[in-house]
Formats: sequence, C-alpha cells, structure tokens
Amino acid sequence: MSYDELLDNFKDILKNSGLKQTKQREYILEALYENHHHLTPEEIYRLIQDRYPKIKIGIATVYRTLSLLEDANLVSSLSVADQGKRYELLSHEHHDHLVCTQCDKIMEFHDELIERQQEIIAKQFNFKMTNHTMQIIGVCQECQKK
Amino acid sequence: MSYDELLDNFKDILKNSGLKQTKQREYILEALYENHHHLTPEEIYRLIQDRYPKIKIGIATVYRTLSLLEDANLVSSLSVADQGKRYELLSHEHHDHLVCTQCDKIMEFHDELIERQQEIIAKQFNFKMTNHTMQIIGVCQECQKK
DNA sequence: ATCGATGCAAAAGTTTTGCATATAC
DNA sequence: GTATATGCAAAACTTTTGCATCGAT
Repeated sequence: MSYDELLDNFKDILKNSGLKQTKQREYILEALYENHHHLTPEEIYRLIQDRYPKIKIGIATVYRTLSLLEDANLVSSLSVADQGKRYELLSHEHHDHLVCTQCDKIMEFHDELIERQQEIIAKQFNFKMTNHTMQIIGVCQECQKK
Repeated sequence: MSYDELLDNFKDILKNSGLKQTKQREYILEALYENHHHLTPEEIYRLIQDRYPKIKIGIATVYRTLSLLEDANLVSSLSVADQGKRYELLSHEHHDHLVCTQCDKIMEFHDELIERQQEIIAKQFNFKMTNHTMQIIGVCQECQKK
C-alpha cells in the first residue's frame, strides 16, 4: 500500500469515528511508514521532533495515537526481549520475526505455509483472527561466531 | 517433566554456575510449575506470600530469579495486549497462544506442522533457535456473540 | 462556537539497582 | 569464613491521566 492510500485510509477512519485530523497524527503514521518496523513510542517521538523541529508534540500524543491505530487495526505491537512495546504498520506485507537474544537484532521472514496453517487453527477454534505474530528466538549467525 | 525432575534440573544449573539454592528460588519455580501458565512477576510474588506467609520474599527477588530462569532457558516470557511481561515454564509441553482482545483470555494450541516449519526457517537463516512463540490475536467464540 | 486533541506535568505502574544484612556453601 | 542472595527503599523507566489551552470542524 502506498503512503497516500494509507493516509486516506486513516483519514476515513478518523472521519467515520468523528475524530479530528491533526498534524501530529499524520506524522506518527508517516514515521511508522518510513521506518518500516519495530519502533518504540519514544523513538517515534524523537523522529518527529528531529524531522519537524517547529511542531510541538508530546509523548502522550504518541501513546494516544498508537492506541488509536491499534484499535483501528492499522498497527500491531510486539514485545520481545527488551522492555517496552514496539509498533509497526500492518499494511506492510505481513511477516514474522527472528529475534537474536545476544545482539537484539530483529530479522524478518514470510512463510506461506505458516500463514495458511494459522488460518486453519483459528477456524478450528471458531476464533476471528485479526492479526498474528510469531517470533523465533535464538542466536543469529554472526553472534554464534563470537 | 515432573516437578522433581524440574527441580533437580534447576539445582544442577545453580550448582554448575556457582549459584546458591534458596527457598525463594524454589518457590518461584514451584509457582510456575503449579499455575501452569502466564504469570506476571507480581502474581508470582503474591502467590508465594499467600502460600508461605512465614517466608520473606521481595518482588526484586522474583524479577532476579525470572531473569536467571530465562537465561537458563527454563522459562520464556510473553507480552501481548496488556502491559508487562508474563512468564511460563518451557518444560511444559510447548504450545502457542490464541489471545482474545475483548476478554483477554489466552487459549493454547499445539501444531506439529508449524513447529516443524519453524525449525526449517531457523535453519535457512543459520539461526540457532532456542525458543519460539506464536500468538493468534483476535476475538474468541464467546466474545463474537456479544 | 463547539468539542475533541494537545502538551505538560503529575501520577501510576513496572523493572532495576545500591546497600546493609542474612544465609548457603 | 566467604561469597552470593535477599529485602528494602530508592531510582529509573514506561505508560496513563487530569487539566488548561489550542485547533479542527
């Protein structure tokens, strides 16, 4: 999905819920779009401060907007290893994560077989799946050499 | 694995690392064993206080012991939906989770196809997998009716 | 003009750390 | 006896909330 489509999508959601469009909300979406993945609220906050020094933004707004986006199913949160949640857009192609416990690096992969199997499992439980996450935890190739 | 085997296992790990066996550490392991899954450090702390009113235990010890157990790969942590991590023993048979976003209920499932596929993926990335977690997020059967 | 959104600061909640004391070895 | 573990309290982080003001509609 292009950024413009995504933004239109977000604007529609806001309008339909009687919420307002603001620069802050737009910049948060933009930060998530550009830095593809795994941002903490703190990181998003600083990215916006750095890029738009003129605009005022508070960390509370970042948290509030992320909750909004999560409720609207535009972002998902993930928490592994370190403390604090990290957020990423759902509109990027779905993928899962390999997390290295030594260097905290996060790698991505996509596997159709697993995707399909998840759908089958959700169906078995009569569960209405809105999202799913998977993490393979371990030691990456580089850290194994150390 | 029986509790006794698990405890012996833990004692060996402590001994081999030059660490000491304490009642507190044992009770934390016991709490995780008995209440099969998904405990927060706070819950573990209170369980032990309730069950062993005579013994002193501090929340810091719970955190310290959980880190120890996680390093030793005896427990894994999981964080979804609510804030804060939850811990569970790895020695219980491995399973993955269905998390309901409406009632926060966590259900479990086990799927061999997914397990095998995760191993294949780890191999492709030359990744030494020590653990893996998967969560299917959505709305459970009961909450769909509401 | 209205009502929701924002920034700020305070509060609440979670996790870690320093230190004196207690306890396992 | 020595070294590690513990409880406690303080500190560090993370997230949420109250409130006066601002800004989108």
